[in-house]
Amino acid sequence: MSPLPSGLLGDLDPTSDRAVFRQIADQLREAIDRGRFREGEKLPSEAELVEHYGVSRMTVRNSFSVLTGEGLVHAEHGKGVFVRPRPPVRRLASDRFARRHREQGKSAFIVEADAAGSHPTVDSLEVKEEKPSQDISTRLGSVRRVLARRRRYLLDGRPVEFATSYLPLDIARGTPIAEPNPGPGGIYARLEELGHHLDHFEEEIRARMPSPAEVKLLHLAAGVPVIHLIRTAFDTEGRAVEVCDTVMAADAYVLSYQLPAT
Amino acid sequence: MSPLPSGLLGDLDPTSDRAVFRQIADQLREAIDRGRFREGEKLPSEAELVEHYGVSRMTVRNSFSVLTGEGLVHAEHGKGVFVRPRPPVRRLASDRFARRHREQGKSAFIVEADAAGSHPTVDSLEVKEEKPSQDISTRLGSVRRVLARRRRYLLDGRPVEFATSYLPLDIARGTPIAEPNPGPGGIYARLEELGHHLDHFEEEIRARMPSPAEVKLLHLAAGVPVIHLIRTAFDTEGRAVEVCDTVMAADAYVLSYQLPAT
DNA sequence: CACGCTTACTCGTATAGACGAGTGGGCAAG
DNA sequence: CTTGCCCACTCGTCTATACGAGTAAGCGTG
Repeated sequence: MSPLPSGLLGDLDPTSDRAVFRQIADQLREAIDRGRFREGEKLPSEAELVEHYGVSRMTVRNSFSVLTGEGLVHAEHGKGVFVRPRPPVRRLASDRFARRHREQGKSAFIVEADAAGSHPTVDSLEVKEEKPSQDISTRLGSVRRVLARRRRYLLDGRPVEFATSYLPLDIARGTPIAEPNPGPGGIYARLEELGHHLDHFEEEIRARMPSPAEVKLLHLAAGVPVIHLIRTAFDTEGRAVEVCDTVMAADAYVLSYQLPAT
Repeated sequence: MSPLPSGLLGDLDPTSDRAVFRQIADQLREAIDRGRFREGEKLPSEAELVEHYGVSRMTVRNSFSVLTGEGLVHAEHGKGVFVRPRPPVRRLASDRFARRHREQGKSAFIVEADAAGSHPTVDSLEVKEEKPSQDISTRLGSVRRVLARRRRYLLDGRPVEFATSYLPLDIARGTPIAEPNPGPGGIYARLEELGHHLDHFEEEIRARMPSPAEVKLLHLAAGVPVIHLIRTAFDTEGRAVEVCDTVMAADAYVLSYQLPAT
């Protein structure tokens, strides 16, 4: 095995208090930050780093696990450890539910993705009636049963978000909203047609690490958090007519809001 | 060492494809989710789990590192591994910069924390003139030098957020905005007094894992992401008069926005 | 009673070795 | 040339061991 190019990575400081695996992680992180390793590029293999630093393999792996946890790199079995590329982000503007966008026909997700030149897909559509969780029930004004619409969104084949809309049964049952495809403009257009004129939305945003189920659904790499967004739609009478619970791959999104200063 | 209470944790499935350390992590995660271990409670020690499952210590540690990365547990040297308590969250409403809030005197952070019964602190205040990054410069309309105001916010002694405000020098130099304490109502009140009437804000929100520097500043546990918020304030003439770059401990915040449906 | 030491238990760090499994290139057989 | 196998290299998992260092409780001494 040929040695690493000299100067690419430094030496260890045996007098330092800092653990060896942290020193190695620090050097790799710095090399990445400085662009010595670019996005998608392969880092030195475990064996090469063992050789270079004169440490055991577990110590090198420990360093990698630090960087993996930071979302900086990811390992591919049989291939190597690579600098994690930053995927293109999708920008969600706060006016994405404005009435004028609903008048077009296709859903906001499809329109926006097409405009950005990506290939959008929606899958695992499920529409069913169910008993809501305590939280959802409270948000909808203590309803006992709801219509739940679940779907997952993909961009160019990569899952980026999944969402569940909950609507009170007395509003949604027997309407196009209960159909797999609710028609042009989505369920908000249907709600307005049914006489529930939308007044405003309230969005709650959290960020956290994903559950194992979320990791699977969104194909998340280690070190990628999720953005958890809960939107409640209110009609002009002040009634909550829909709650939408969305989990997004955080590395695929920037949320953008416009706020009045008054 | 006394064995674990039977039934608390299950057995391994040697026929399973799933790695042993993942099986152990799964069982611990499920026990936590079911409330068998409560917030702040100590999990069985590494030695106890080694005994219970009949595996080596590194395998048990590997399981813990999975849960740590998910933000579910945290280890304390010399004490044990504990279920990570969910700290109280601070809710940031989208009207937190409304003009009426500025008329009180104290800063939004202090007022809100007092109301919630917590003890707020602001530290590491630094005010200086500097050359802005490319990004900040662009947001402010290609200015060459800015006034930067840095500060860190703590609740009951725990750091929860740090922020830097950038203002064009031609606006801020020589005004109370350049003082360590800008006075009642904060810099937004001063901006309005100086004739820059605020029209609206734009906020960009991202979530990601923290850098090592951010881990230090916010005392973040492993598995806690940060929310990165960049707010630009525009005056009634459409000029960007301030950019505020904020990094928040994600486990301490819920952001809340009200959006018109029109 | 108060202080300090000892001790047992905890997690942190590191070594050395073994085997498994995914990947991809090269080589030999057809 | 194409196909298929083998092999070298990669990371994944697991064991066994060793020592270091933080914590807390108990115990003995002053």
